[in-house]
Amino acid sequence: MDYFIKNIVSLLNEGTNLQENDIEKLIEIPPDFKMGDYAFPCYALSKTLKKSPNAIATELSKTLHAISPISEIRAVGPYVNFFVDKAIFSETVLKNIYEEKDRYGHGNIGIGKTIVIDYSSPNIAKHLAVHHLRSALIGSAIYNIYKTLGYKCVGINHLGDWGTQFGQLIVAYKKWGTEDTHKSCTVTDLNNLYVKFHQEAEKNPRMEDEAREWFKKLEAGDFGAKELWQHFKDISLKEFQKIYDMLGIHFDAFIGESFYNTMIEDTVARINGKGLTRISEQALIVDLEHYDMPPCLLRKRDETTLYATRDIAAAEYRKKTYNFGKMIYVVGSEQKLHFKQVFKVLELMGYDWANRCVHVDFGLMKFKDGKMSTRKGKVVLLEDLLIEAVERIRKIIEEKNPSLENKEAVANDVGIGAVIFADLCTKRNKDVVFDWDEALNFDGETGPYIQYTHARLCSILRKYGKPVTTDINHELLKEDETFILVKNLSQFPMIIQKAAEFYEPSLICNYLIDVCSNLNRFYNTHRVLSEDDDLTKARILLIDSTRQVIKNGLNILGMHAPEQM
RNA sequence: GCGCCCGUAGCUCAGCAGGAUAGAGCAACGGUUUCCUAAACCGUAGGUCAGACGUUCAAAUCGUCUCGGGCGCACCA
Repeated sequence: MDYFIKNIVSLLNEGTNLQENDIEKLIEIPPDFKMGDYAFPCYALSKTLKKSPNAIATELSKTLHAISPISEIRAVGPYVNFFVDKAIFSETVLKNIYEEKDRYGHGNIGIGKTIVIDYSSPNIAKHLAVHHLRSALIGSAIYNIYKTLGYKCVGINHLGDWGTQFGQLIVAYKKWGTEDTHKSCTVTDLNNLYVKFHQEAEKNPRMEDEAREWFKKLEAGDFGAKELWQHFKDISLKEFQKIYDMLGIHFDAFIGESFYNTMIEDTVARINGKGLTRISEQALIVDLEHYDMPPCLLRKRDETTLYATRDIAAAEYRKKTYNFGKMIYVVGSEQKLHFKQVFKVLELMGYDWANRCVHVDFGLMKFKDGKMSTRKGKVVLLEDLLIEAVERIRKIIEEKNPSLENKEAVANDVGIGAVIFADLCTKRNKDVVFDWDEALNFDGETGPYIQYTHARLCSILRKYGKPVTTDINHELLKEDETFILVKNLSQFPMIIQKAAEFYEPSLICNYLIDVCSNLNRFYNTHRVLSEDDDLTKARILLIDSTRQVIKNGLNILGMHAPEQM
């Protein structure tokens, strides 16, 4: 428990007959800092004491005596408000940040625990497009958040490298692939073949049968089919990796769906063995009617397996391989039902870890006039978006800071950062309408705003040129703009924990915006570097602490924090 | 039809394990640079928190219903 809250709780414990735990739960933070730093609402007491909350607050505030680190206790309406000793508070917070440095915000609740995170997971032979962004970024941020808390994280890219579409692709490739495509085939070529297949298949349905045959050959291990499939995969992975590098996204394993082919028979046998299956309309299903869900299909009429089957096999494999404490799937909310079914089947199979599988869903990304679709070629390629973002930032740098060193690197950090921040900033839950101008807006509450604030702080520290010290007079950090910032910085570890608990990176984005606007307000009202040595030293410590918090926060989101821009 | 998600300022969103006066950014208008990066800051204007009922001392927040939008509901992933 927080040192200051602890003191308040023990004060209240003496003044009331409430248990410490109950008091702690009631403590809140007033909406306005002028009211106090912490507040104790008296509504709950008014029932037992049969007095108005206001009267209780007044009486309590008179009985309680402020002792260090609490400086004042005051009744405000139905609340007893507590003011902390600002100097002690700031000393506690700033020293802590100074000592922890890059580790400020880190925790140990995850030590010894493993968490598997499945994110990005694109389909082979298609481009990464903007609608793939969310899974990759949210997953990557959650990975960093949990790592910060001491968890061992395993990031898995569950590539869509199996399924009937590969039969389609083989057919198309054999039919329309030119000499040229065979030699220097790109994802664009593959995607065109895929689109062409669907156009032609509408006129000539026999092609679908051909595709199914090829997929069956592939499943049977046909050499020619397998070679082509591997070729498609290599091409795609190479291109994916380029984009992951641009975004700075890391995976510990690329394990596609095909990997589970050899295990799937055993998985189905195990489900059978538990007596969970039955045949329905010639397909093998797990009936989930008791649980108000449609059945989970394990095997199609033509004997081939499905997505759900492979997901169940994959879950078993991951449990065996990583022995995770928790497994997270960062996949769009349109697959909610699918995961509910898969988790239910795992539970029915008797796995006690089934309830430690979590589907972290997120809202759809679409255009103003409807859904994005690779099949119709209606997408914005991720690469194009990133290149455009960097390009626009490059122009802004030319305009505002032409003498900047490392322009290229900075343009990259800021351009890509803007895209990352924009995507992570809204709660996962909400659908996103893609709009170029919005995705590439750099004013106001954006990535560049955070990074710019950070760069300015670095600039002050550079100008100061001396080592930062915690040996300062903390009495000098008492102005409103200053102390609000100190309090804000103290919340960082708690924000990370909350972000982990709710799988919600946006909490960190919003927190950083808060820190930056508090910093900018401070920056605009107070001069850091001045003739007054003591004051300068004190403010420098605050500047350095803020810089550290912003940097740590940005890194968790997967963004760089350039020192100049 | 059934299920899940969303609805807060003109636009994009915070706030939602009930609590003190509903907050930001963009856009609009007005101001701040002999001074640490103006990619910043300050001010003005802008609200029936979709609507109704209910629970509660207290509801944007919890419950029920209605409306509007999205998604999903057997052989795609």
